[in-house]
Amino acid sequence: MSISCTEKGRLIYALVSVNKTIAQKFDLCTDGFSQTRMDLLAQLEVDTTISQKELQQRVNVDNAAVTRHLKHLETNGMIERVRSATDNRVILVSLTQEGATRIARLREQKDEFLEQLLEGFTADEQHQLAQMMQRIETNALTLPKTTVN
Amino acid sequence: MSISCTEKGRLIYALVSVNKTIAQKFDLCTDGFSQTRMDLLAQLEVDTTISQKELQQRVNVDNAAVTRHLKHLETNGMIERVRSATDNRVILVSLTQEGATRIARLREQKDEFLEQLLEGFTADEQHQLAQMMQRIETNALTLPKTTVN
DNA sequence: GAAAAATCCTTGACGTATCAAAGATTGATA
DNA sequence: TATCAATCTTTGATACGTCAAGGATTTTTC
Repeated sequence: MSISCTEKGRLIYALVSVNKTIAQKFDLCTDGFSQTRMDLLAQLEVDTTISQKELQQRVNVDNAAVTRHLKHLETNGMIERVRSATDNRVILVSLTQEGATRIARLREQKDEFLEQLLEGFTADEQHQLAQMMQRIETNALTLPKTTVN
Repeated sequence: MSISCTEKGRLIYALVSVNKTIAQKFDLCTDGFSQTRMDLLAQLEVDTTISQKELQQRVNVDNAAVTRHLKHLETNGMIERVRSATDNRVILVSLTQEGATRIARLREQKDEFLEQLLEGFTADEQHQLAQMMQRIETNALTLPKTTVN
């Protein structure tokens, strides 16, 4: 995504680049929890007990990845997994005590981090940016027809 | 990066999300070339012969990854690698004929794709967006002091 | 009610990124 | 010039993501 001859190309590249920078910096303040792992825990903070499928959809990561993350989080005592009583296919996930306190602290740090990324942005600017992101996303989603051949 | 209780947090999440969408869509139109692989080739389109180190810095990916990508591209006949005559440590990389024609076509497709992402953006809006990205990047880079303990 | 389809989770194969350590070569220093 | 430090590349270990295939359990459908 680095070289592009058009103005717009450069702009999108800037966007991608910012994203990479954010991700890298972010990883420095998460105590060894990857972003995805944090997302999973954070979701469980909101809805205390949900299925893996639900989690997968909310975090927007492949099923396989979710299974592996949850297994890891389970052996580390952050979450518990039990089969649903009503449907034996599904596994219900919930935070352990330790997981709960851990994610609460992590989320605060993350929020603080995110706040600082937009340091100096007025409410108006934030609004504009949000809309632009929305427009780009829409463009991207309505675009597959343009896919090569 | 999905859950966050603050306004700014949500906004950054939108940014990350857009990025993911872009990456996914983009991969649909690159003939099996990963983005990084394309970036490497595109760089060689600009400067016909540069060292791996140079490439690594421009594409902003780990050394190890560059080595592996280039090896792959070499066995596929897209590039050539020769040791520098003046410094035996460095390996100079250049496009083959096939690589050149291939990347030229791919880059066109990519540019077209990028153009479409910003469909409907006025020059003014693009400028604003560019500046915002710059500001966020600056915030991110000047921030590590805030890193948790 | 039994066969077929759908759903949820897991596993395996694979691509790619990172870091850390090691090889090879060059440059600097004493 | 012999040694030590720096530089470039490679390799190995590890992490994470995807897709595809498989097992177990519903649900549908006839």
